[in-house]
Amino acid sequence: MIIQSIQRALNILTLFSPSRPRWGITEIASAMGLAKGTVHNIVHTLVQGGFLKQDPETRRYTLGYRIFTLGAIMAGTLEINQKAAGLVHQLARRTDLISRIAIWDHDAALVTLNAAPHYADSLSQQIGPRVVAYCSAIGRALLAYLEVDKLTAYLDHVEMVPFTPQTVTDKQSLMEILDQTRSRGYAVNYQELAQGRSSIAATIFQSGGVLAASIS
Amino acid sequence: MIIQSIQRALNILTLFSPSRPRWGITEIASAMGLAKGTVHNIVHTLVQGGFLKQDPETRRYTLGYRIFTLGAIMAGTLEINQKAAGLVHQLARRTDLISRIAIWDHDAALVTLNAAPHYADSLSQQIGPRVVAYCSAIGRALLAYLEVDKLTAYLDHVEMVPFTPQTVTDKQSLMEILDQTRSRGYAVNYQELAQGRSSIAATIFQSGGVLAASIS
DNA sequence: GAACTATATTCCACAATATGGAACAGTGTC
DNA sequence: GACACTGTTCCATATTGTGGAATATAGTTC
Repeated sequence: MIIQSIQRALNILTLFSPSRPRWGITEIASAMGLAKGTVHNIVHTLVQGGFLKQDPETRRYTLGYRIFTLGAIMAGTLEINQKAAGLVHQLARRTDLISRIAIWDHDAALVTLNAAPHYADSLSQQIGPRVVAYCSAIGRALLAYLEVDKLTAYLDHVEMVPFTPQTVTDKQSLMEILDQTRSRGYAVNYQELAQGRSSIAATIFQSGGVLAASIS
Repeated sequence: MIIQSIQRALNILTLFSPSRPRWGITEIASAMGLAKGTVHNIVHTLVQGGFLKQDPETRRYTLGYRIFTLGAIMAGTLEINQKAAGLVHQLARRTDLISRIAIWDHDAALVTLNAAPHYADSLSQQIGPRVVAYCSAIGRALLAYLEVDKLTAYLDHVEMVPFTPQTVTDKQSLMEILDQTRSRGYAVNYQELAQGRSSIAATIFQSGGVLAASIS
């Protein structure tokens, strides 16, 4: 049994994104198709719990610090991060390129760890985002070894939109690319996500040969 | 009006900590004083939303990836992180010491950014934790310029336990230390949190002179 | 391998609880 | 100074969540 009010609360939390980090009650209400009173109750509860925070000036709401601490706990709990952290940073320094770790999460590659060669820009901005799987190396390294039913489910409802002229957008070609990836041993993306930016990635397996993560 | 079921869901989420990252239904039920059925409904909803995740083997629950992505959004949204990231990393490299940024959150210093001089250990483990305020430099730099009512509220219910023989544990002395901090311009911690580890920290202000964060 | 203990999960009648419309109260704007 | 926009409070209503008991499933012990 799914509890309505909790589901609504979670949906409200997921409205917040880097491009839209601030929401008012009325905005949330219209986005969710709910009455203002209802939304106010939910939001008020989330504020009490520290999951949202109201800006006293604009009276609009932002994600609260509790989300931050939970996210950090999560990142620390992730086994792959604990084990890979040192190596990813070494790799970034030696190659003078960005290196990342990602796992498979709901039809996308979720970046859990990121290392820039020279502390160039804010690291914190770079972890967390979900990268499209079909045209990134880090995503393809995951897709190539995904369980069959998950892969077919993904292919069934994914919409392959092009980001550059090079982006592969038909499923037949993607399947061939995944075959090549497996025989080659690593995944490639040549300017398919952004002009002038390419990447390679390898798959990381758990003991027992099951897919764990990928590294780019 | 606080919505009971949502509040319960949030409380369940905050049970998860680095020391206890895995919980079963029965454990949660007894920790919260609720019936198993009730807890199961709440947890099931949280799983549906991606906020929790069930380990198919042990059947116990862990924080879900959605928490992670929201936490990352939060970290990226934090103004102080965006502005301080480059400087914190420079500082760490030049001094060959760890440098951190923290903000005040519910009676503790919440570390929002962390830079190690040589990518020594996992960064991800280091952001997120809430550091005790009264005996850390990063916490004292915040306490020294906290609004008076918040400070008195903090002093009223804080329990000052010693971590080392050097830890200052009485409020009178802490007040003097905060006075010194203000006149000196930076906060100090000499082995009060752990033997052999000391730190200094400065306060960061917003335009207008209000407390924003601290840097150690 | 059977009996037991532990767990998670399902079920359902009941009433406590969240809902959302409408009224109210603040802010800022023209 | 009036208006248009916010967030907030209120309350009667029935929808919704609750939690005890029953069941299923895994793990452990003898």
